[in-house]
Amino acid sequence: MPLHVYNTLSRAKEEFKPLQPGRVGIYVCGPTVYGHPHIGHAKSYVSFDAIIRYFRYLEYKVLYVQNITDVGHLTDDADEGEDKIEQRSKIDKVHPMQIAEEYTQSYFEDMDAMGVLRADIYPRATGHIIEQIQMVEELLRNGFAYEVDGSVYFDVRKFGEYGKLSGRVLDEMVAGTRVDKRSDKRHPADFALWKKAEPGHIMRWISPWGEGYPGWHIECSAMSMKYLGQQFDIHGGGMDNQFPHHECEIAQSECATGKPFVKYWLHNNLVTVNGHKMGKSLGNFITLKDAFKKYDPLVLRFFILQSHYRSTLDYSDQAVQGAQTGYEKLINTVRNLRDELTTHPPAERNTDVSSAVNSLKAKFLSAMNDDFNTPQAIAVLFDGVKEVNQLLGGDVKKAFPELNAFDAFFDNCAGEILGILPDKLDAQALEGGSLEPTLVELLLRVRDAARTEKAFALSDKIRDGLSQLGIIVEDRKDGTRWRKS
RNA sequence: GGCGCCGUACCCAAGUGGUAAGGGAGAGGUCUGCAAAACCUUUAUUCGGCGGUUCGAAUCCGCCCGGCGCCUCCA
Repeated sequence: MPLHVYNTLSRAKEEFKPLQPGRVGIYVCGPTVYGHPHIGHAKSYVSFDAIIRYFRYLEYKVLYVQNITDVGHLTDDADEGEDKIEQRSKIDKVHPMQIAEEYTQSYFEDMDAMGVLRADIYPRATGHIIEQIQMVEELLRNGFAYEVDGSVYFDVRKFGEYGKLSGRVLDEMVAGTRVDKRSDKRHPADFALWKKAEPGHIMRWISPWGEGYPGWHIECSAMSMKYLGQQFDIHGGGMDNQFPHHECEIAQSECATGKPFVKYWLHNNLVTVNGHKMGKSLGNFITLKDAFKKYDPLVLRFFILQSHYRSTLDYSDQAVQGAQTGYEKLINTVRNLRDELTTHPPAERNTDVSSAVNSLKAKFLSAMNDDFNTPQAIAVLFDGVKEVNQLLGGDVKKAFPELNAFDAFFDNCAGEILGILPDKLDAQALEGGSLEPTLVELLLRVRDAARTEKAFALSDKIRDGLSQLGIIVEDRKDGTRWRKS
């Protein structure tokens, strides 16, 4: 089955057909950098990372753009609140750009730890003020926007298709919307393209309408089109951005260019904690830095990929711990497999293709082709784990071709595509040049001698002591192995 | 109030017309001095409830119950 993706725009799974053969242009809404990233960010960016990795695995030439929002994102009431970055900067008494810089770095740090590959371009909103102004001018020229006292608003009633992404009807929307009597807007759903900067506002730029700053939605339209063209394949982001953010992006972009904006809209679902949405404003969010204190970042990545990107994911210690145990099982098996292949290399490289592995790989790819069904793909990985462990427990020499094929399978599927294999998996790898491995092995030789003399009290003492230092000792039929926990 | 999503074992979670994946936890067994790891067996006659369509439904339709999301910033 060819790749199918769920398109929010059509509310259906569609076969993926790129605008240009062999190429994929994708834009994913990035973070607003005014705080440390949390588990919710991780779900979004890990999900899209797996998606990007899969496109690359399928040998598409991918151009992946992700914005960094460092201006224009307001708190509270749309278009009436305070800029989030600027608000934070006042609390911390530093320049807004210091806030943006600090949390951008924090974001990259956490994403790197989780094996999220960097996007090709990370445009900053403040670095694209000119492009945004140009787009606002274009919208004014085309009659889709109006200026009031130094601010420019998009006139939603001029765009008949407004609401097509989120399935909203303008007239019905008004009923539930708070209407600010003082607002300059002609229609409550109109949104700011450019805002006049009040005195005291720090982040401000010169524009044809006086000093001001860009609205939140305009940055994504201006920057995505700058790097991906007026039309591109995929736009992704969290479900909570479907409305109003993405709806507004469509309106602005299509009115500015007169062309359909994005072919496929992909939205990941949200993370809940105790059944409730986790959000910055709700104060119930768990930052990644806190989560990393308890769990390996790759365990969290695995936990995220064990549920589908369009499903909600409920975060709980019980659930993550379960994922951790499962993850360790997977990693252990891959480690043992590689260990076996390197310590007892086969006399000759057998290139026979194993049908068992091929069948698993086909299942894996077919799961990924079905709208990136990573939970199902991971289940296939575990089928492989079982088979490998059986082979490792049997006649290893005979199974070598098969084991080789499995090694490649895990490399491709778990490593390259899902990104859940650690960089260094070498069985007993410790920091290079360290005395540690030598010492551990010395201790294990002493322990082995004790075991031969049935001095089990002593041998157990060594094992327990090493265990407390984070070194796991396992006695197997063919000798004692150790690894770091 | 409007729009939408979800409810699968003790927990997490796939499956969306052909007779219940996977992970964790539990139970029994093999191996082992023990432990760990691994392997084998086992754990939902059943998918929130009630009706309907169908040869056949967890999957489609209707109603009801329960939970959540968006409609205001949020990944």
